[in-house]
Amino acid sequence: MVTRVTIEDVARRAGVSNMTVSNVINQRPGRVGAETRARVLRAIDELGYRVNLTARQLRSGRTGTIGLAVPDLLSDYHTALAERLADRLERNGLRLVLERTAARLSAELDSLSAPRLDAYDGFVLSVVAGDAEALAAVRPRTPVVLIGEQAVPDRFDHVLMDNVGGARLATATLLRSGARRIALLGGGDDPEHSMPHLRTQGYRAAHAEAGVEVVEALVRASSFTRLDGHRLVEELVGAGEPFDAVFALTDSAALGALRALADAGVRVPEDVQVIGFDDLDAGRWSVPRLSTVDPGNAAMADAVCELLLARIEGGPDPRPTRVVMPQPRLVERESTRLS
Amino acid sequence: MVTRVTIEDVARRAGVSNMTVSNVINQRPGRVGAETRARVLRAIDELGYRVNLTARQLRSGRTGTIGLAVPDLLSDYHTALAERLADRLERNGLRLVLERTAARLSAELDSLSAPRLDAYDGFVLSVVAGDAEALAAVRPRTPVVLIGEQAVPDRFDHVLMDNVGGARLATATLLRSGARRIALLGGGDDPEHSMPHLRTQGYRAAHAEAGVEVVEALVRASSFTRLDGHRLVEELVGAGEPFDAVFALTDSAALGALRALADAGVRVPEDVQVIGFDDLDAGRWSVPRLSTVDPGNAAMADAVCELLLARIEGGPDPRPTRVVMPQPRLVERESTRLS
DNA sequence: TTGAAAGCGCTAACAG
DNA sequence: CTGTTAGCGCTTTCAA
Repeated sequence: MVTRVTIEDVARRAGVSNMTVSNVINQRPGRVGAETRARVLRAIDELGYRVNLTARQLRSGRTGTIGLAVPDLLSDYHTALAERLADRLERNGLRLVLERTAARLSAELDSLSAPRLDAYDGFVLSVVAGDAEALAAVRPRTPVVLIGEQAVPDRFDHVLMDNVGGARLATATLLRSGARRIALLGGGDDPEHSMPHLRTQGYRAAHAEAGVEVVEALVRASSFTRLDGHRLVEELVGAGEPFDAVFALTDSAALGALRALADAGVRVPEDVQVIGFDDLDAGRWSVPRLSTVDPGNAAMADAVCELLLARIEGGPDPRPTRVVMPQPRLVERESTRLS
Repeated sequence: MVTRVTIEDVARRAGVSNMTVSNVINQRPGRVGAETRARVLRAIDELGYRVNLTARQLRSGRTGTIGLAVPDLLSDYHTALAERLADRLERNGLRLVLERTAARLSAELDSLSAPRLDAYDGFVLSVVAGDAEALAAVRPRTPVVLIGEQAVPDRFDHVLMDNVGGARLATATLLRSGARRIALLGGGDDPEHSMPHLRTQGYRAAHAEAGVEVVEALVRASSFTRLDGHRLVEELVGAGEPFDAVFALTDSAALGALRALADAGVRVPEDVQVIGFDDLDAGRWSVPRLSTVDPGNAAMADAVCELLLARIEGGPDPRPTRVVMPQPRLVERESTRLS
């Protein structure tokens, strides 16, 4: 173990006190003479001194870093979110670090309740498996913003997708283009406020509004990876259940569906239209290019950043929690013939 | 600001000393009687006490977390690496957190020299823009493992891809299948030890060994995103320069190339074969499925984890640095007709 | 403009 | 099995 160079070493070498060194390091205005500063700087350089952030934090409580917990580092949606957030935070002098919760509720709770939250000035939790009740019990010291595909406890600032609205938009447009048997990939009877539940609700609402009956055999529960989308379509084709469109609950699933349709020799969009949800970058490069719903990704990142900063800067007065839900938007590409 | 509950508060409440509370918290064996432990546990619960990791770290020097710096959170390759690493580290009781360097050398250096390195027990830096010289000057206190597409200073443990070997493998197989005009996407005269330089070298070596002349007009420099791959193929097609195969320096670029070929009405692999490099998951779902080179992703993650643990556990004796370079492997899928 | 003292919350080392 | 003492490296507060 290399022994540490401390402020004290620097102070001794420069012939000043600890405090003066600290003042130089922190560039506190008008507290140190030019001469002294130069001497301290030289000593720092000669000794190769570097601040100990741990010690500083213990004393000052600030770290300058924001944590973002995502369920899964492989999820394109979440890494895109992370990248957007990192950009915005950087502009505000904050650093983002990413950790994963492995999509288990216990892990999500852990990230909120765990002492390691204290290592951050602010924390963003992307809620997936989250049970609202359980989260509501947590009382973190650090400002937390929840970002979710699903409803989330009121006790936290949160940024939501309009899952119902987005799904209705996608489904309604499909129906308007003439589709009558729309397979729903990933839908099912999930917990009340979960993302799949909400998007399924939008799917049904659009059918109701259009006076079209939902074909229940086409509503398929599953997870939302490419693999799942692929498997579901394979099953559907195998079952001989006819369908003229696919609404996948995520772009990842839609991408898998596209692949399965190609395997089955089904033409997209001529025989079957496909639409996803999330507006992943990958959808711009698939064959065919994927139509999708943009839940308002940019606006969501903006909102998270803003809410976080408000809490961090904001004094101790407990301002009310805020909720933001951007408007979803249809992104028409090649996998549909909507217009 | 909520006031903190400290060990001292717990101790007072339980009628014991600080040290006893600490012993309970850390589950130190045989240091606390069952009765006392119960009392302490109750006090902890009643007070809602939580350890202050910052204080613990200041004292003990350990954090239990490993940092991984990647150039870009959107890079599928790097997030896949992160996920693999997180799995392995978790099995060893360590937590991984991700940060990005934005692929600027200065940022990479910063992550190595910056005081914040001290917040980690170990650090993994994915070197991309890295200048070997500059990195060599850095002397971090924390154990560091470099992982790279390219050569890297000897002063650090590092895990490398066999870029030359992998590229030669891909190219040679293409040549063997009859291809004679192989476009190289992303190749060019890059800095000596950079990834594109090395892979281009492999491409040329394979040609030399097969006695086939490289068509220089087909060697195209660029970055490695889907966008780049798409643009390059578009240009090639536009220029009317015929080619019967594409070797993209990364899978991302290959995916973009696939898309551009589809746009141009070129059949893959009938008219043009396509092969990538990296073995991204996305390549398993593209249309057609992407053939690629697996640089040994799993072995690389294993190695990083092992090197890191050895340094962390390992005493202060300065053992020599180690280098690991797994063997690349061809992954044949639908975008080629190799066999 | 500079310095001295105190202490953030925890644990290592030792004593009882 | 339990307690005491000291101090990790820094910054806050107050005094000079």
